[in-house]
Amino acid sequence: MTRNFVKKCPECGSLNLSYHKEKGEIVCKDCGLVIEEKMVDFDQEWREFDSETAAQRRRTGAPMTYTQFDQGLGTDVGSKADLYKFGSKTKNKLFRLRKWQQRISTAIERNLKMALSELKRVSSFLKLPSMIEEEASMIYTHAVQRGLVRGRSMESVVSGALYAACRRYDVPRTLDELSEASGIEKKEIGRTYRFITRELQIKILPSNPADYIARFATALKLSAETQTKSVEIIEQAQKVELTSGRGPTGIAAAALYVAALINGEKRTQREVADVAGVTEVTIRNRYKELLEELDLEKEIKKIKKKGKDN
DNA sequence: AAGACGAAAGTGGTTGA
DNA sequence: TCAACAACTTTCGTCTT
Repeated sequence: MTRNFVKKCPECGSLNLSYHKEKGEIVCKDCGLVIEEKMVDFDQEWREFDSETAAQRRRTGAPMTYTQFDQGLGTDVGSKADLYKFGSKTKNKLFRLRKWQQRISTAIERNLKMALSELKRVSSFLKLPSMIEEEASMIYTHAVQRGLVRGRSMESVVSGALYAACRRYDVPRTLDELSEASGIEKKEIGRTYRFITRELQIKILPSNPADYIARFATALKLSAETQTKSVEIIEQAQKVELTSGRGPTGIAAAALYVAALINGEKRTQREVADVAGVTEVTIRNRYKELLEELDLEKEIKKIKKKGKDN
């Protein structure tokens, strides 16, 4: 069968890799980084665990899935009753496989099985797309392989992985939402999220406030024009560096609030604050900054005047 | 009366010595 | 490891509509 080797070291870019089959490792000869270690299934499919190649493969429609604890590769050999349907040669083979299956049912696999069903539960609660679920499952699997779950609750790592997956695909869910869905404290999710992204070297761009607009606007029943307007506002704000260091949800909320005001679809600060998961005070602060830095005052006044005329 | 505004004190997390 | 610090929250009193 075709072997899928890792092409180069993610740490130093070296092509000088050595491959130890017995240990199930690929080691970079230049910097010593162990790229893959101790796979759950050390049969011929174990190379699938590398994140880069796995991600590529998923895009080209490979049948493998991380949402099943064994990547859908069939460690479930079947019950004894099933075995008698086969001829003796096949039967022997299947008994051997069953034996293997039992032998490699390690704690890791059991953990994965539990964790992935929890992950499914949370992600369906949040109505997340399957891509996210898949990504999160992969992240979790990596985390388990690196032993990052030790000392942490399984649920919190699941939540952290989901949060990371959301961020990666620009489908931001707030920590609050994840917290509500999983029953894990917000700070705990944040902690494990930071931990696993650091340890697994997952690159995540700071989330863009504009990504939140569509969802918030829908929750507030605001028009498409208002959405467009608030995205424009956010873009302007980013140009004058109003956005760096601030919570993206606060900025999104304020921009949406202003945009609604301008388009005559006024929502109270309270309403916007609730859906965005920030306080009115934060909206006010961002709002004030937006008015100061951008030329929005004229527009606001215009609207107010119009309101009086009517 | 409800919403908007702002001051003051408190919280959790990051940073830098 | 600890203190300073920024962002955000909570609370509460005042002003505006």
